[in-house]
Amino acid sequence: MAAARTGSEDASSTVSRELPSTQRGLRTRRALIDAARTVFERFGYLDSRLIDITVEAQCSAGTFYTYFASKEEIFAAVMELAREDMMHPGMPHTPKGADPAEVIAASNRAYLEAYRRNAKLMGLLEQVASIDPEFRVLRLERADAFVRRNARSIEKLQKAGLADANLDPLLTSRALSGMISRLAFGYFVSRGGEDGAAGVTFDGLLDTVNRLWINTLQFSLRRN
Amino acid sequence: MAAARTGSEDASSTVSRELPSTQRGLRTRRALIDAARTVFERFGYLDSRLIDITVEAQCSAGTFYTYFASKEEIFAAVMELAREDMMHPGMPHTPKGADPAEVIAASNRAYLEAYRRNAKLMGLLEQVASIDPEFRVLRLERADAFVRRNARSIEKLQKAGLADANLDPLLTSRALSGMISRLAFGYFVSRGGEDGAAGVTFDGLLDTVNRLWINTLQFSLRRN
Amino acid sequence: MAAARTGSEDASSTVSRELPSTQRGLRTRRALIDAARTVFERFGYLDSRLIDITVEAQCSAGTFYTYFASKEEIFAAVMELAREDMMHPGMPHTPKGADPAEVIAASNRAYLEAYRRNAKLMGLLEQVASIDPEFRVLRLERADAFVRRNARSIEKLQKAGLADANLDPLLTSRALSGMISRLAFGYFVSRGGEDGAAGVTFDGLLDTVNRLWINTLQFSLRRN
Amino acid sequence: MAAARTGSEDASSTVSRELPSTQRGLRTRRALIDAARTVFERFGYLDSRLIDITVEAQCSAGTFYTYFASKEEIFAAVMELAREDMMHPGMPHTPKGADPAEVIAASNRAYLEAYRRNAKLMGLLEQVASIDPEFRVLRLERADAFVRRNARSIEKLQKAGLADANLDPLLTSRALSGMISRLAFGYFVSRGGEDGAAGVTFDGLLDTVNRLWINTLQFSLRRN
DNA sequence: CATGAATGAGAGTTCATTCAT
DNA sequence: AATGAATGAACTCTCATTCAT
Repeated sequence: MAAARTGSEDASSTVSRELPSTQRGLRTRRALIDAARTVFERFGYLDSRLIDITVEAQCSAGTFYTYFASKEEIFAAVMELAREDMMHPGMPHTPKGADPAEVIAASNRAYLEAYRRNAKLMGLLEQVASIDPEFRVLRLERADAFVRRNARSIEKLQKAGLADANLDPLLTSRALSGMISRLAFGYFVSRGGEDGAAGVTFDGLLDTVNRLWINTLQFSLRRN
Repeated sequence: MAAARTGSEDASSTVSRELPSTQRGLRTRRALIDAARTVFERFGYLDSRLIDITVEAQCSAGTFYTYFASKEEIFAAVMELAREDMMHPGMPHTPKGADPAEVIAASNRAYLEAYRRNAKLMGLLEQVASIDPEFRVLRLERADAFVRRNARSIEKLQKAGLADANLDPLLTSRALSGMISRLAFGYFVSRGGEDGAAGVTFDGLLDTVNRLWINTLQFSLRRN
Repeated sequence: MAAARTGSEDASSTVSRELPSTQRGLRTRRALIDAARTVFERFGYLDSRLIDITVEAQCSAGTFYTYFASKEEIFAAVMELAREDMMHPGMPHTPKGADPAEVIAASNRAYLEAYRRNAKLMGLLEQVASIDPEFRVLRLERADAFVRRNARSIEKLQKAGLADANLDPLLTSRALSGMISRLAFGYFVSRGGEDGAAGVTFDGLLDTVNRLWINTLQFSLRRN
Repeated sequence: MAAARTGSEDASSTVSRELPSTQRGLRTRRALIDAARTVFERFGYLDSRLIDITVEAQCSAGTFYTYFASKEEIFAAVMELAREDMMHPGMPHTPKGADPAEVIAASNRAYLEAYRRNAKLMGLLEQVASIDPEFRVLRLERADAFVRRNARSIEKLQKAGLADANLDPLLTSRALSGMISRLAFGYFVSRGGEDGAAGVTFDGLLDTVNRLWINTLQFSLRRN
């Protein structure tokens, strides 16, 4: 007699629902996200219980579900808030005709600094991506965006005769971008992230990275 | 990254206990390890229950504890069995005085082939490392061994005047080794691992890697 | 049947409170009842949440409590609205001295038609009665009213020498009334209720019911 | 990397899994079923919590899941155990050529006695059927089996010239079977079930039922 | 009168681990 | 050495009801 109630309709799960309409609701939602970030960074994703988050946000267990359907969903919200900061650096506003080595140096510095600022979150994303396929995709997409942007820069340098034209721009970008993110992960996440960890300072790290890009792209003939 | 929450009790839990004395015991232990590898590869580490493993090994739940104290311990045993295969490649037995470019090409090929063979396990290790600090250490150690071996090769090339002497061997190795493991992870684990995934063949991947090493080390003056 | 576990607090909870005084209040109350009927018919009583009802009625969760104290109370209100339609048929306005077979036929037709019109609600009442003792009573009372009315008819027929005088009027009415409601439930609720379900049309059903009443009451001597 | 773990495969949920292999397991399973019957009869289906059952069975909460996947599944097991007793009566072993009125009387008595013995369970089934479609089907099947058996008896009587040949055997059986089950439900479940409830004794009830069958089938010409 | 966010008790369920046989 | 039943802590999620705005 009664149409069975099917669970969960559909709704691509990670996508956030509409925001609460009242001021108070907005505040609570924000408190939950902030609390989640704190808790995730403290315990890691897996060991964080929803209750830890609601306690930190000073609301009841049930309130969580007013805003999020699951731990994944609030994690997605946390990452969303952090995305802005991570994505803006790249090849930043450098004057046209600037020395390409300087362009690369500036870009790498911006990347590493952003990574350092969000190191914990990057570690978290790594963990979650290794667990949840949906975030594996998210991480891949972000990485690809970064790779493509760098690939475009490489192509420009090649066309200007400033980089080895034999290199495939996309693959090279993938390799170099992977390298820098790997190094960054190693220094800021795996190791403490303190300056001097593993005997390397931030500037030392940056120098090496720069040299590797330059060597790889082979425009060392004119500059060192 | 995450303040430990689970009491890891006594240390060195990863260290394997002494092997069983009887023939039958040996067989059961081995069946459990094989089953564990199968199950881990099928469900991933987190979603594998001990019961899945014992069912796959065709023994009872209780028997597991005759040989292993926990899921971590059997995972360590699985990785131990697979280590040999992964660690032997590096700079393999090449004749003295060989063309350095060929040495590097052979080494890279060996690495990528080993990675491809053990792709699922590498993905697994990545997952577990992101969860369990003890395996984070394990992974770091293995990676460092690889990095150090490559660093020694780089140093040799520099001393022979075949590579840019300005490069710090260790950091450069770290970068190049990270780059190749990152690419390998990307192709063999994240993406399907099928030849042609993301429009790249195994050989295309290898070529690019080789070229990057060579460019980076700057002995292009003599060779291409 | 079941020792009550839920505290029913104060009695007479089914009794409706006084109606709202304003026009707007009246409209909201009515919207809630209509919404409740819709939702109950869609999901069944148990699976309907108060929130489903308020959403359907386009008002907020809190508003519900302005008019009803609980799910039971609004269900009672829904049933109350439907009662009229269900109770009026019985032995309808037939001219005095009419053929008793025709009287019975008209009564049965009226009953079955009303049942068909309100089939979903009858199924609902069945469900709720099996859950909530208070509605068990309600259903019993309604059934009894129907039984008593039919019993009076039987008695009249007996006194007029038109029905087997050996039959106990009340018990017989209970049996015949039970039979017809059972059949109606079976056809209109359990099975689809579409004409032709289980190979029986509405008129076929009516014929059989009529014949059974007539046979049972044994005034077949005059009529067949 | 990890194949997602899909919940619940399929397995038509009500069907019981294979029985436990050990003696102890068999005992525990049985204890759970007995406890479930007790608890269900005490609180009703809805208000029984799994924990009530395990407490009654003197085992832990987890043990329940060794044997049953849900409340529905154990309820099915309870009903299964009770089915035997309910299904065997019908038109019992009466000598060939016996007075048809006596055959019917014996059958009705057997039915009512079985109903009285299992009254609580029948009420329970009614409740669960009104809630869970799967049990709605179960109840329908059982009722249909009863209806068909009675239909065959009616047909035989018609062929022997002992019953009104104008009646459709199946519909008539449905009506008469429905009537008796309704009455039985009314007396043994809705009302207390104590002899004398609603001013009717068990034998009075039986007499009326018999008379109605006989009247309906119209073989009153020979016997009264 | 209406709103909708907040509450929080309570149920179901999982699974690593133990232990009597 | 093997068995597999028993354990029970821990966690998620629901939803009727309240109440400040």
